[in-house]
Amino acid sequence: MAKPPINLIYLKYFCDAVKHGSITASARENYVSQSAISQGIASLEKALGAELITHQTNRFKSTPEGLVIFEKSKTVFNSVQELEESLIVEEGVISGRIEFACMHSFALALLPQHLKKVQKECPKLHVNFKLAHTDVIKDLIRKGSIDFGIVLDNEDMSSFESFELYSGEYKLYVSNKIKKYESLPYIISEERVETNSLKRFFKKRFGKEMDVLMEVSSWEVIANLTEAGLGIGFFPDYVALKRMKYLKVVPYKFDPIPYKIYAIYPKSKKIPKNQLYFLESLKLSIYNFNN
DNA sequence: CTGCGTAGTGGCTCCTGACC
DNA sequence: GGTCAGGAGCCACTACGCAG
Repeated sequence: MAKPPINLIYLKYFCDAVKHGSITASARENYVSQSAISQGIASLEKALGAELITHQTNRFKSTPEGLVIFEKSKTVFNSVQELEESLIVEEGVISGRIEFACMHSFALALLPQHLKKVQKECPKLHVNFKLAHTDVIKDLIRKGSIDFGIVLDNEDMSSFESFELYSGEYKLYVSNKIKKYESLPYIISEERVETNSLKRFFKKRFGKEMDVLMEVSSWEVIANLTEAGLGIGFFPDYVALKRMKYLKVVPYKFDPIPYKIYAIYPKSKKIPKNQLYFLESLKLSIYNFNN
């Protein structure tokens, strides 16, 4: 009976299992079930005609042959990476295709000027992006539908590798045209950690509950309503960056409510040069925009 | 050549059992 | 309780044969 061909995905399953000393850990890293890893390794053993692990219950151990394959496969994966990058960086020109997803507010506030810059600097780089909430973005990364996601640090990101793009604070803003804002109602997002902090501060400082005009689930919309003079808006400062001609910060002193924006991508993945260029350049764009 | 039905195959999850 | 092996079943994809 003919041997099945060597499947690179299975080779990765096996190498991750050796790296972590566990099939379960490899399953976690590759977002598949433990059984899929077990079957993958079995298929790889069939293809190679050798036992790669000892198959002892509850004890992952690679055989000497398995260790040889593990060491040799490092060269294979390096070659694959080089292969990918040869299409991405051709004679110093950044090219290729990038697929990512980000928050709606981020796309509106910070992407346009950055994409304009990237288009000018790297005309051969094709960028596609989707708009989604954090949980959907995490799902898209797991499924491999996107290369990376851009999210706020208000959820657990420990299962992803992250690249910090920006750190800022939630602040209170009001329209520039309004002189006396003290009696204005507040426009905030729905119940979250940061809105609760703000409510606690307000009660401590003014001895009463906040007068909330409305709770809106989009920071961009809150910023627009604030700009229109409907009330005092509470949102992250990156949303205000391009609006500072029309908005001013309300100078109430309260404990800073910080946040960070991260690009997140799969733990197992080394980020390719074109994506790294895109993210470093994006970080610089935000920094320049802010200063 | 094209469209459709069928069978085979690969890869996955779910589940169970065995073991430490 | 955590881990690994393996069977059952499901789904997607592909190859193949056949009719129009």
